Amino acid sequence: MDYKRTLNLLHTDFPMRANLPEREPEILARWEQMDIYRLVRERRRGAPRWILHDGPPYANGNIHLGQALNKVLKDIAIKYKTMRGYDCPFVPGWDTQGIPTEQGVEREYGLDRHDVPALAWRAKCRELAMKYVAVQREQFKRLGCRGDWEHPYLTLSPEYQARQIEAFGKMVGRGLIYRGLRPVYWCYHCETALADDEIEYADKTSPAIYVAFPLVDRPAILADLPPNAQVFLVIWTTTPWTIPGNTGIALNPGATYLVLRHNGRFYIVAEELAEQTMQAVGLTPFEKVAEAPGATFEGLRARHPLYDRPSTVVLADYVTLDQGTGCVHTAPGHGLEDYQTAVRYGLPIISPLDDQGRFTEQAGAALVGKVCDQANDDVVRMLSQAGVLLAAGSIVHSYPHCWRCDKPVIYRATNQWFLDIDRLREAALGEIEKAEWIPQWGRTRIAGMVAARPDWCISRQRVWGVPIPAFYCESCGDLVLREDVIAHVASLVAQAGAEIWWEREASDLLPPGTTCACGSTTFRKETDIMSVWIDSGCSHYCVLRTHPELGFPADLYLEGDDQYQCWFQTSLWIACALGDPAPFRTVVGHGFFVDETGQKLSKRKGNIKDPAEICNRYGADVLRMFFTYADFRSKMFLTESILEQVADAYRRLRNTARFMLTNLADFNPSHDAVPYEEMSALDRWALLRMQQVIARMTRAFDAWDLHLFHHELHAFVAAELSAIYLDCLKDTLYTELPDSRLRRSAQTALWHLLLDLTRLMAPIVAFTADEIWEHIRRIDPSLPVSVQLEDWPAVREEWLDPHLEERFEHLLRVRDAATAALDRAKKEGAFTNPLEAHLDIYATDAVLAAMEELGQEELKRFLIVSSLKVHDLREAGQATGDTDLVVTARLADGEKCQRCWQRLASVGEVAGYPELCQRCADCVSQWPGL
RNA sequence: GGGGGAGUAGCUCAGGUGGUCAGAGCGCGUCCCUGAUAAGGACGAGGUCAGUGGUUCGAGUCCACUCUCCCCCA
Repeated sequence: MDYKRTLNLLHTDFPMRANLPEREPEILARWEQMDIYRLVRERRRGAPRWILHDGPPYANGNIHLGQALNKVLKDIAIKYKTMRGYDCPFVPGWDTQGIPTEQGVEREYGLDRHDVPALAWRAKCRELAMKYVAVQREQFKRLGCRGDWEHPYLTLSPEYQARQIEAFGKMVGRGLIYRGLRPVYWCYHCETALADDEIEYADKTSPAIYVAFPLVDRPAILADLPPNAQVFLVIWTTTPWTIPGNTGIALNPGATYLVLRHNGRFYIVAEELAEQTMQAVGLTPFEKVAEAPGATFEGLRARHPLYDRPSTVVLADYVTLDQGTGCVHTAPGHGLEDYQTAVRYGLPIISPLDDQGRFTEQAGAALVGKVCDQANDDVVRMLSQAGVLLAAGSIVHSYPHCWRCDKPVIYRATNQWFLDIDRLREAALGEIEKAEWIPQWGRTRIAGMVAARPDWCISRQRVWGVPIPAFYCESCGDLVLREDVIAHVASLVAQAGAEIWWEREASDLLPPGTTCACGSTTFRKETDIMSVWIDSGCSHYCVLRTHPELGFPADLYLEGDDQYQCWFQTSLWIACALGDPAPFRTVVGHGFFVDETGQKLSKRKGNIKDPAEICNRYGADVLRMFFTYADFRSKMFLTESILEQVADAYRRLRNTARFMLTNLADFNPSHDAVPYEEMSALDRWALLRMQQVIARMTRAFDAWDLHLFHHELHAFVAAELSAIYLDCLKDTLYTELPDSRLRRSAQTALWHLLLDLTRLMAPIVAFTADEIWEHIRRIDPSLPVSVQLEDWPAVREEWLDPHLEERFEHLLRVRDAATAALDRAKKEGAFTNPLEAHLDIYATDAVLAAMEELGQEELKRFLIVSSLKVHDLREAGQATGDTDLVVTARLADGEKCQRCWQRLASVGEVAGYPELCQRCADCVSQWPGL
């Protein structure tokens, strides 16, 4: 006979197969329909605020994996903090202006910015930026991220732009903005200055030449030489085209320099590089004539080999002796260190190039019009003709490239706008000390960067951005840079957007009656715009300070660790420049993904993984779990096998929840729940373990150890619930009468476990947690409509029964010994299914006591066997070695009950039920509805 | 070259103040179950804790150096 009808084999609609790619969009639609963001905010109305300020991603394409990780981590933090009782508004933002969008317009619309008027160009840029805001918004939502997606902040909005201009005005008012001639990275393809953080280093092959600069003055140590002796300083450079900009030669003050004679001429090089240099230029053999420290050469003049002007010997600590000659060609218009040295010595700063990188007339007739680094050969030829070229070769070295067009950049002295970092440095370092940095080394890292960073070049020669609100007098050329004037511009921009700067004449943008000191009333507008890093760096001023639901400072900034150099820093500089404290209390940095070979994922390497594709194959929940699989604070590997592993872990969680849901199908918490005191020891143990797990997982979350959280959760579900507790429960759940105390006790425990597990999962496995929650609500419809409206589980101290825990420590040892014994007996052929086994357990004091206290029937349930007998170890007879626990297994006596499948003595003894044991016979006879 | 990280089983990770600390989960192999079934259970194999020297009675655990890798900067 089939006894299935007399068993509690229940059903759930919760499917085993997740099919997340299809199910998640349905859940999303539900969230949207119930307006989950608003619901959650309302639930926390009046609660303390916790504010995570969204660092704006750049809206110029589909989101990539790093952005997906970033937003999901933010979402996890917000959901966790909300469940912990905080009101967590989340206003997402986008960075929308700047060169990447301009390039996007050229690429996607096939336009050339030189052919399009500024306003039309800006309109195109705006259109493209808005397109990607819309695209990315949907992609972030698809990942399950909760936020005020319909009201994001956008750097291109008039209110944002106006606030940014206002902030600029304040910085001007504080005297922190200046305009100056400085070498900056210049991309002559993009025709713009680039900030340090817009540079990428890549290998480049460059010429490497040795040039002899004839000394005009005579060093003291060579006073004895005949007046007509020819003495040269030997320099080495990889940028011949900067020779026209040479105005000095730098020596290391402490290093020793040698004067070497070859063929009647004298050459000066550093001692450590002498042999190497003379070999390289073929001036052998040579003879040492004299030596002196670099400092003694200071101020001597050499003659520029191409022009009739001097090149002066200067001293600089940065001159190293690991390469070159120890005499460093110094072109102040083409290098930052060179520039700084030049300022110190008063050397001329020459940069004979135009915006397109072509030599101007200042470089002489032979070079004018030629593009700088394509003119290397010309310069080399000229040097050769001048008889000063000693050698020419080539070298592969790391060289700065433009972050957008990937072409090599140059250093070029230009007029730029700067933020005076020196005056802010101390304040910034103080704020860094006060903030919390996760991981901790983030503090050291950013402090080092802040301590060393030079003044910040904030201007760009572009159109798509916020104008630098400055004016110039048309008659005397004086700069008009005043806080009140800027405030006036800001008020105009607030109404009409930054477009007004291009739409109107200067006279319309200035406050009425503005007059220059020279008496003139006609002005022209500055044409530079602000760097996009000013845009995002102002976000705390433009967003946190203005949105009523937000506040300054934010509790958390959370970005990829490249932002130590970028947004974390620019936000801090702007705050300091405005006289504010740091805009963040805590800063969390996360790492990046690498492929199986440890290489960073990048478009160029062609090893990128599209988050959307992962969503389509595995689902957003698997991706979200993957983000917590490894420690996000360092680099993370992304491989197919790891994704598979995470997908397996997901299935385990899902199936365990499904098992619990199934066996709760006939459970009504308000009627059937068993009071804790009356629950079985096994059930109380499960609840005890759950409380411990809650405590540990909460600690992990608070410490940002999300990967520990992940592994803790999974290990608990797999190794304790699934492998032990739920397995032990099956007999009870299936075979006992539906309303039996033992079964209801088990269900009560399952109910608590399922509720807490689902709550714990909610921040990370967001979709599935709510999917489970929906089914939980069928059991208890009084629960809120989404698990997102729930509180984080609190540890029930009263369930942390230390005596119970100690007992189960012993019992788990027994269980380990029992399963091993069962395995041995099974392999010897005693039985195939351990359920049909009999165990003899030999133990001592504490273990014995634990088993006795649990009771025979409960112990049988715990070990999942048909019968067992507990003995004192002394009864074991044969030598037990040094162990205090012996378990043996054999086939149990009696016949197999056809209902519960245990081998029991009572089978065949019960009248009317020849195939059943006593318990099953009783159950069947009382089975409801039979 | 400078600054910041990391290196424990195939994978992802645990291993306060040095002495059962060589662990977990997954994966893998073998077996069981078929009343969680495109599920579930059991057992098993796998690591000289990157390397080399120290300190110590004793070191993944402290010190020095080396190697490899990642990030940022020049």
